[in-house]
Amino acid sequence: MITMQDIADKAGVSKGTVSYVLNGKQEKARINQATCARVIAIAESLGYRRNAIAQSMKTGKTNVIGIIGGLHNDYCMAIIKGINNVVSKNNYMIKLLPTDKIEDVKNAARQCVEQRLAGVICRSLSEEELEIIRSELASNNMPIVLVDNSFSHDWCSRVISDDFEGAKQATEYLLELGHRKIGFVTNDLIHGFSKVRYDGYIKMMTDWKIKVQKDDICCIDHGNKISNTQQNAIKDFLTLKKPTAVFCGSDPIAMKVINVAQSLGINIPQDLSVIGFAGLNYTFFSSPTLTTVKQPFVKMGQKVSEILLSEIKEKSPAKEIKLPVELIIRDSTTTIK
Amino acid sequence: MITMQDIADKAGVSKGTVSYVLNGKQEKARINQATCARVIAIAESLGYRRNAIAQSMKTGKTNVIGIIGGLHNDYCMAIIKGINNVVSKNNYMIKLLPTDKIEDVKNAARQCVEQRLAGVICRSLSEEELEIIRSELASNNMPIVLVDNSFSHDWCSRVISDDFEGAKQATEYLLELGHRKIGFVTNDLIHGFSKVRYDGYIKMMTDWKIKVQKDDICCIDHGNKISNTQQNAIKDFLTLKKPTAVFCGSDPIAMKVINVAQSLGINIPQDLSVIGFAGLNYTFFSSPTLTTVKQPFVKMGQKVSEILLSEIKEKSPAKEIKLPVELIIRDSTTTIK
DNA sequence: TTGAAAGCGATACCAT
DNA sequence: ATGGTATCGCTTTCAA
Repeated sequence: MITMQDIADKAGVSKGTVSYVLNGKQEKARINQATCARVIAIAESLGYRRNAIAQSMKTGKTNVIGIIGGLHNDYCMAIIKGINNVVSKNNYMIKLLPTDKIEDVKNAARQCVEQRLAGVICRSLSEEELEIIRSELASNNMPIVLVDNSFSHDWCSRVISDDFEGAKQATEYLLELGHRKIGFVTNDLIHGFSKVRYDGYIKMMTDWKIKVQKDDICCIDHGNKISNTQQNAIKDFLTLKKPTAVFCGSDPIAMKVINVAQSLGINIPQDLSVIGFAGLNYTFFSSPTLTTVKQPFVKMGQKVSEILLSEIKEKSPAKEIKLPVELIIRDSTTTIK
Repeated sequence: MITMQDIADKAGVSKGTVSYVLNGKQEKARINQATCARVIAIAESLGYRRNAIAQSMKTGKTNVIGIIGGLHNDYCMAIIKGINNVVSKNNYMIKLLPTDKIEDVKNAARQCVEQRLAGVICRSLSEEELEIIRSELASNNMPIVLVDNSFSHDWCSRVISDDFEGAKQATEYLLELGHRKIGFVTNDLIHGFSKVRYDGYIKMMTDWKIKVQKDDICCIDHGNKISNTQQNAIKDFLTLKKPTAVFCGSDPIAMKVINVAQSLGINIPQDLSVIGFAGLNYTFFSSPTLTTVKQPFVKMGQKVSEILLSEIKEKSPAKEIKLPVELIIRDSTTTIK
């Protein structure tokens, strides 16, 4: 493999000179034009490729960003895409540190330090997982930012979508369509974003002076793998409560509701309007196409990496960014008949 | 940041000794137990983290695998997950080199070399893109493997799913259900995997002595962004040809067919059976749930990384691996009435 | 305008 | 059983 020394030898200059030229610092070192051109030409002809490792070793920096988080969710690709948009423009690269178990997180944290990453983006981690990262990286003051994490912290910036607003919009849209018996289907009423969406729903219902009873809410136990239980929960909810509309805590849940409803002979949207949350690709070509609250995953990835890059340059106080969501109206909702 | 020298100083030994101990080579260097324990304890108490960059610099190797390819497809996450399963167990890491334009590919190829990656996995690249990678990496004899690439090459291994067999199975299943007017809907009859799936369909139809007319095939122009055109193409196809079943070249296409059919008042599966291809997550909770040919994306990722890791150890002749697919029977297909 | 050389942190060989 | 040291490829300061 060709080194700068090889080029230097062939060009009859020192490797220091080669370094300056190849890093575009001829000005600073005032290397003359001819030498410059010769070095570049030789590097080219030799097929020289900089050894990024040696460079990092010397400078003590890498241009690599770590992304820590699970690979389950359908939307994580979109976030990563957003991250890549920004970091690749700034000549940074992405190292994936996928995590499933808590062990993976510990390992990932250690890897970040060993690899001397420039910074780390944590995606949808639990409090416990995040604490592992923090304690490992803090001592090496490696910047950390959060995206799509449901908890905020004062020691690091976070980018999320404005789910509360989105839930309000979705609920209001149903109300404007004339619906009053509006159910909420979720898999978790207590934690994270599900809770925020629930809160938005409650807020809007309350604003419109609609009483929400306990049985207007259908909480399907997502942890439970026996999906029949979920189906039955939805079935009972639809048949007993007979809502004219349901706002769902996520797109997959909305799809399930539609599925169960149709099997019950309930027509969507004539008999039942359904709204999802996330705006995943497939909601566009499901049957019927799904009205949903679209989260700006790509933008979230972009924004969070912009923040990270700026923190790599210089430490700054933690920011909290809520990106707006958008209600996408499609065929799963209509006015009450 | 703590270095081996720091540990050595504190332990009153040389950094060479520390290196041996921390790399578990005490045996080889015959370091005595006490020294060993002391060094480890000090490293621990100082919170030492190996500098992987320096290590790579010295050894000339990295334990990083590059993944080159677009981030569009819904299934690429699954492939990456499979890759990670295997490489993380072997203490390798993943660097993502997402590519959109041809420029990205050139850049990615260069990055692979500059970063001295241990090897590269190319995902669903075009011939042109792959050639760029090859020409850049060949001179540095960096191993390359292909996954989900529609072209095979004698200079590198490739892992794909057995789409021909899958298409045959899907078609045969429809035939066994009693269907004879079986259409094929695709977005490309000429290239890549779409062509293979088409071939499988034709093969099975021919085996069963069913004549396939030109108008049994509906090719929706995927390149065309005006999705109305696609919808209309499907609509015309369904109304004019009146198939009792359609086998689709992909899951999204199948979803669209179902959508158009339902808007035409055609009931799925009573009036029309539909089969997709890929087995994406959402086909499980669409309405109706979709019968589809499931490709083993995770396994493909695992297999391809196993091959890559073995090639990193020692160069071996190119292999071609076709992983079996599985027909998943769900609610979008039924016997002909 | 350029060369020489120190040094980044770890590895591994050669002495002792 | 351990210390000393050359080395990996590059960056950057200091001299010339």
